[in-house]
Amino acid sequence: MLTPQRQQLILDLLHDQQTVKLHEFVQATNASESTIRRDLQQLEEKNLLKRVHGGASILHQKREELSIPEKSTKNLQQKKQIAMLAASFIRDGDCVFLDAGTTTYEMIPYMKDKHLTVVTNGLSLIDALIDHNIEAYVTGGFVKHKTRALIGSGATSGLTNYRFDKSFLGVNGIHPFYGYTTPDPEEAVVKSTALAYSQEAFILGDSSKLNEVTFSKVADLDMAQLITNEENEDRISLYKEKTTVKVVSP
Amino acid sequence: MLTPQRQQLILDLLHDQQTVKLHEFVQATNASESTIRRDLQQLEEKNLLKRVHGGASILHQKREELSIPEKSTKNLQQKKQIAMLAASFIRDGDCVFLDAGTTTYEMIPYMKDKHLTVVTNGLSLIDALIDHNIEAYVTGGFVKHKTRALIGSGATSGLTNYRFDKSFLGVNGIHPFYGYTTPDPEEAVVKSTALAYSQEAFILGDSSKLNEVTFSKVADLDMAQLITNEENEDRISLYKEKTTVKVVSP
DNA sequence: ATGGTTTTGATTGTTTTTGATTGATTTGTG
DNA sequence: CACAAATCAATCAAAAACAATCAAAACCAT
Repeated sequence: MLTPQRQQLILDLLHDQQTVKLHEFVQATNASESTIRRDLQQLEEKNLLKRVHGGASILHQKREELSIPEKSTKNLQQKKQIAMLAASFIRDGDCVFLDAGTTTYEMIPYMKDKHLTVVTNGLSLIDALIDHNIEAYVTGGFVKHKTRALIGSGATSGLTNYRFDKSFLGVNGIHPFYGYTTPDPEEAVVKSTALAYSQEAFILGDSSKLNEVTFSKVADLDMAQLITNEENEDRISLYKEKTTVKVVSP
Repeated sequence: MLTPQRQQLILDLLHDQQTVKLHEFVQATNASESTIRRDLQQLEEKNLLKRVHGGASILHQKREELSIPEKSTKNLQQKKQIAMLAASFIRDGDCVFLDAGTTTYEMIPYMKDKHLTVVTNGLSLIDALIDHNIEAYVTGGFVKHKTRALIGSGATSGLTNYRFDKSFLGVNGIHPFYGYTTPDPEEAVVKSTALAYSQEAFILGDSSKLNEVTFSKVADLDMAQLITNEENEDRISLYKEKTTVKVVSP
């Protein structure tokens, strides 16, 4: 395994798990302890991670993660499955809006080589988009510290410069009667604006978001298709009555 | 197999796999190790790939370049001095535009505790702004891969949402007759727009930029004050005739 | 064909990377 | 606080990969 590949694997692992033990790196890469140590040393010099006793941890670029209590690997795995399914709807040449959020972030690796134009209000997504050689546009707006999402009038007015074939949004609440909701009203406005400018809209929400309601309404159920990992037919039948529901293959 | 064909195959393989071992190239092309090495050498010179020990990888390690501005320390020291002087003109409560660039980046540490509102088109500046607890707004626009600056119509139209007390811009060329210039026309438009929306504008340019001219005009000399580290009176007297010049204390 | 040029592949000695080993440092636990 | 276990940095030799060199093969124009 070549050095860049190994180091990328290290960074990927770190991104998934926040902190990773040295031994886990060894196992994942089939390299020796010494080699991993040397890699970590180099990557730390490049400011791409932070070494800690026993392994390494991500640099605290993603404040989002800090505020949210430790996500389990299982949860991430769910997100990735949803992300992969979501990305499969994207066609070559599409103009796409990607909402700020971890699930939309996970879509990016599945989007390369599609010659897309992507607009986003998630600053955390930009590096990944650039790395995957995807043309990226930013909405503009106020930088919300906690999540590095762009919100406010600057974001909505920035959105009006564009029209989307598809938009992919994350929300915190999905409910049969109250529709899609999210806690921050400013974010809700951005999401619903993006939705309004899209031919097709997709809401990405793992099963924990179902039947939840939060403060600000984004849209009614039927305004967007729902992509989820909930397999329990009883829990999604109500949604299927009102909108198209895509479920990750189990 | 002809050389161009072989080299194309190398590039194709690389594009598919991100990183490829030398031996894999040998196998795929039926050429000798030496030949492949020579090919890789040539392709690297043409900036089409990056050689690594054991093979080659595509060049997309943009992030490392960006995260660490690996300028010479002396150069950095100059920038910091200019940045400090520039920041000293900022008053509590100001609304400020910060251009993308390394010098403006260096201003940020000197800006905290001033209760400012900052608008920027430099994605690299945002983390630093957040870290220093400064309210940050982003213009929006197209993400220029190399510098992570936001440019294009999205950036200029985003700018029109705001009015600035002061704006701080970097340029590549400063000339007594041709004024302020920068290589990328798209960037020049953003800069001059920001300038137009500011009560006061400051151009930050170390001595290496003086008497230089690049492709796209940003503004005439008298449209902004000049902040530089050039101490040689002969070299700056011409500028002083046309605009206000601030020189870092030696 | 023939002389000259370019490309190729093998060989050389040199450099880089790697993994094991060492003793030092840190961490957790009683 | 002290001890044991784990982790660390530093060092070294082996292995892999490297650049440089050179002769043979392929190519080219005459």
